[in-house]
Amino acid sequence: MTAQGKYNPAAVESRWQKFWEDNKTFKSVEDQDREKYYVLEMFPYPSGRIHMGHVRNYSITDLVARYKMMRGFNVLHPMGWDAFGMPAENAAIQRGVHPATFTYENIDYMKKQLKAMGFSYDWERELATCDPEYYRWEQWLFLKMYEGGLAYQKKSFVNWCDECQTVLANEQVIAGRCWRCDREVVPREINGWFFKITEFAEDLLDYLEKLPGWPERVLTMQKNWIGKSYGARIEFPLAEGDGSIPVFTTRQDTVFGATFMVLAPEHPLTIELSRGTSQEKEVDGFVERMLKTDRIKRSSEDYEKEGVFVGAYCKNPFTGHEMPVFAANFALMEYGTGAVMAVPAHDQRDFEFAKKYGLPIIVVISPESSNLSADEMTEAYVEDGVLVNSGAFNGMNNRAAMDAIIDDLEKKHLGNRTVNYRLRDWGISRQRYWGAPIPIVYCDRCGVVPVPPEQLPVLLPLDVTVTGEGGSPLVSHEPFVKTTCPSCAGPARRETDTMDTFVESSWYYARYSCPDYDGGMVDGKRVDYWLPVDQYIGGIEHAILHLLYSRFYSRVMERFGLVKYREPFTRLLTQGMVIKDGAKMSKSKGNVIDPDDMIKKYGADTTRLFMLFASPPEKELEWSDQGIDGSFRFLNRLWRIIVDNMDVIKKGKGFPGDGSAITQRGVDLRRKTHQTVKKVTEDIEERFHFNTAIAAVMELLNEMYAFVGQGKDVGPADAAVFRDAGMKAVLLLSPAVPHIAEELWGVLGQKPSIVTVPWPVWDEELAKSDEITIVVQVNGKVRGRLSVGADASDEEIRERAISDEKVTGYITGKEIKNVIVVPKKLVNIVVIQ
RNA sequence: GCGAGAGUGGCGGAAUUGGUAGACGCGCUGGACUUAGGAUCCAGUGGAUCCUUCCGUGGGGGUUCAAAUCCCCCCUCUCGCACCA
Repeated sequence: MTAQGKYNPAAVESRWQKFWEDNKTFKSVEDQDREKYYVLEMFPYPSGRIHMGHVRNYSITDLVARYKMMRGFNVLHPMGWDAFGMPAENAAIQRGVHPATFTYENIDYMKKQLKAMGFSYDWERELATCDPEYYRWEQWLFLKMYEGGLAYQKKSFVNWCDECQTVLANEQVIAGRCWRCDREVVPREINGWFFKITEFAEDLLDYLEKLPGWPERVLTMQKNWIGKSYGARIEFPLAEGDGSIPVFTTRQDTVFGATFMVLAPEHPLTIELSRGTSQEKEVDGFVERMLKTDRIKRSSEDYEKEGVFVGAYCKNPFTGHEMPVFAANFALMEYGTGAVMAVPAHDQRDFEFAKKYGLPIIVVISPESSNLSADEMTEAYVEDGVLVNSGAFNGMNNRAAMDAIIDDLEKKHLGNRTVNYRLRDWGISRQRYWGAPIPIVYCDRCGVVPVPPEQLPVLLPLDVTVTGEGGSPLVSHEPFVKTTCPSCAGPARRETDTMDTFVESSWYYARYSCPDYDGGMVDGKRVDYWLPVDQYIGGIEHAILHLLYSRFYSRVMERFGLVKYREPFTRLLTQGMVIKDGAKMSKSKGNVIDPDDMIKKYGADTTRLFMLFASPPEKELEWSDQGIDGSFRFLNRLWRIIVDNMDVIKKGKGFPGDGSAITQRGVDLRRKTHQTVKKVTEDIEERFHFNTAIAAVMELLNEMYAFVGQGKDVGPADAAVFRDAGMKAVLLLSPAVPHIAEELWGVLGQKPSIVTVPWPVWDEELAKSDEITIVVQVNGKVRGRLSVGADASDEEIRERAISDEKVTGYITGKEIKNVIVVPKKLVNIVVIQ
């Protein structure tokens, strides 16, 4: 090995990257005799270049992967591409590049970047979701879901993004705006395909408690998103005719105070009830206006309550009172039944609406100690209390009344106890080109016909021109659209919607177990060995979207007997963003740090080290030019402490190390070495605190410098200690900075690859110091420090503390009330002042 | 508004179970080496100070021998949800 000179990252890194590639160091093979560990990062969209967020994510994941390899696990650590999506189409529109060309060129470039970072991927398992061999199985599962009633088509009001010219799922609307382009979302009525995620709402919620390895934050977000609430479904009969209006309420205790009915503008009854009444025109105008209003305006809380009488009445089933039916902007079609029983006395929204339109307010819950008067109220009373104006329920506490009223409802067949979820079915139709075609055919004679599985994949045609005008180019692509009906062989049209790209990312982690398998979606034997993912790492921005969809998809796959697990990700780490000057890096701010530049300037190891050291993984990481300088300096220090002290290291080699000739400074360094091994292991294993793990090795290096700084004329026993410290430092850092670690491992005379070397162990006895420092406090204030033997008894420590000269000044002449001895740590002498 | 999390030197951050607040790194100051240093090494670095003591983990109270850590109130920031009936 020729490494005597300066640390040269470029040379070191390319050498070892080639070595790993040539030796297939990271190829993973199923081995039933070995315990597996599946570690995964969220795969990237091939946008063109890797950014610092990726680098941070993958540096963390790679550390875990390499650490687990050294711990003897059979590690699966794959990489692939979330390759369908809009940016490819935008590139086609703006630059005339075909989405496929754009995508595959980006994959090539980004793959080079990832290789230059030295990540330990098994590249033989690489997959791209735009590959027909991948999406054919997604289409196959779609057919199973269709057959099993988990995929269905319906006409409904959906979230439409004009910018992206497509429908969005609820999860993809962030504060009323498109998750991708930030355009305000508008309602639009469209016929589209849905996945029945609501069928699993209860199970998805239940299992959140069985995911102890997930961050609390993500669990809470998912729980809120699913939004389970307990209440009642109540039928309000129409005043005229036979029909009724069902509502969902969580406040059935207030039902006697329901004085009017509110429908969502999109509710079918809104238009229906107004037909033939004098309100017809006004209702039409109102509904039309509401449907044009974007979601932000409609859903903002300070937006004024507004509505229109639809010209009909229903009856309160408990009081028999007639209730006028209104359509109003604040009623949401997508929650409950789209109809609200309005109780103005006890709901703030209903109150405001009633005041505006002069509707009656009836108090039905009274505070324990005072009386409410409907005329004098300035806001709704939403607290607990006692029922009044509520017939047989008068005098009952309202919490108790909730159950009693449901019982009564059920007895009278007016309604029933029910739970409602906020979660909606997942709309997966996208009116876009660059996605997986939905395998459905429309036949004039047979209607909706699924493509037979043996005809899969339905290939996305590549001979199209994407112009960005007139919707998806598939619609006008005759050879694609025109087909024959699989059922009657007559003329038929293909579905031109493609699937939401979140469908691909909902199962890619399972496909990594067997990316080459052509006998089905997953190879049972291999998927059973590798799955579930033991540790998943990615950004918090997917807390709901991708992570909820994946949990749904694993349930679907489980139901069809494809996999045996229910939860796909046992442990989840959500790493924080990389920011600069307190803000997210973005092209428009011009504050983007390019990983390529960092590799060129410092090398991959320095870049990785900084990502791991600057902040604990789940927190934001503030980019610092000086910080990365510091990481580079540290690796140079690591380099030099080995390379510049080869004389000492050689002297220590082969020394049996019976400890007889070891000096005090040798003992100290040996202790520090063992303490460092312990600290680093525990920080990685138990806490994922890589920053403190690296800090511990920095401390060890500082001691090593101090050791040789006292002169290199050391005996063989001390030299052996120094050599051991160097080897341990290299091993401990190797998951973080693998290239320099491999190189120095060679310098130390060892054989590659360092990932095959067992993780170092520490000796608890050697890690213990024989002298410990005891802090002496008087009345809680530090007044002195004692150095005592590690095995000193509490009594001995107590005596020495009381007689310590620094302490006596504070206690002489005062009555000692109490002496607290915390073993091996501290003595607190309590005196009366 | 509801829910979750956070607030520690000039900066990033440590303090794992209530027990030495500020590990480690950056920056800064001084020194050594040097033609030179933006290299390297060494030392110092929370604040105040009558120089041996006081103050100090967003603010105020409390529990405790002992609180960054536990409890109560308040302030600020970040994130999520946001007319969810």
